[in-house]
Amino acid sequence: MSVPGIHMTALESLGQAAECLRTLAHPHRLRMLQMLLQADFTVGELAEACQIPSAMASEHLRLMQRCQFLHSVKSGRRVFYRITEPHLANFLGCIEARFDPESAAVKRLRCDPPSPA
Amino acid sequence: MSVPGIHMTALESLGQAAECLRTLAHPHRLRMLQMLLQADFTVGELAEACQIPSAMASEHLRLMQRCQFLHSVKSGRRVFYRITEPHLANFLGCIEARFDPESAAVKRLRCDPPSPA
DNA sequence: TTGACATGTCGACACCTGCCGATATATTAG
DNA sequence: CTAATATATCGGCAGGTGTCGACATGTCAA
Repeated sequence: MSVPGIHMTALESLGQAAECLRTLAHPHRLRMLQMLLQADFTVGELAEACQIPSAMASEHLRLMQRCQFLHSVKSGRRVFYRITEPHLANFLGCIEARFDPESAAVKRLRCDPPSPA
Repeated sequence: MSVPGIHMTALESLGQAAECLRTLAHPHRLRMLQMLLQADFTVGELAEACQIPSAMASEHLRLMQRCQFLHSVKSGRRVFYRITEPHLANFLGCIEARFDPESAAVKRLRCDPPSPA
């Protein structure tokens, strides 16, 4: 069951991780999180950016709230969502590094300016 | 649809990312990948570590092979699996940082030795 | 050859999830 | 007040996934 010299995270913790990953694993939810990492948005704005009806965006946001990724703030008849899970920035960074190399390159430039020629 | 000043990865790329995340989102598969990042293992070894029958482990490994995470090498009547996707180390690192803080702390020590007191 | 072992594959089942339509609630405008 | 807007929720349906049992394949030992 256990292997000498090999570190294994507890299956229970991996189960929690899997639950969060399943919640991440949807293109519309990934786009919403990517946007929310840059600013706060309403349900309608997120829905339009994903080209889906607001009702469906609301469902996705509810799922992500259940995983403690987000919380919501009412403002008049609109509801703004905001990221609460600090590790999401790292995760999205990894995802961009693999699936959006251009964006990752831009981010790298901001952190590590190229040595002058 | 697009918001000024906000970067959005193409939905198509996010769809590919979601597919890979769904493949990651299983405790047994996460454990297999965590082990395979440290050494090569056979189906039987991975199955025993996850406490599941070999047939089921084989299924999980097939899924991960379909996503180009792994490839297999036959050796006699056994089959060794090995990681091929280089970004997996970063992903697992993020997951450990969030869900296995102890392991992440150990890794940090190896990279950033504490300043001598 | 026969038997044991390691792995892979197939069919079936229960379960979960995404999506859609319809509806409910709350808030603002007129 | 009424009407329109923004969001949330519910029921149901189609599709995908995890798991299991059974079986097939290939390899080594005797």
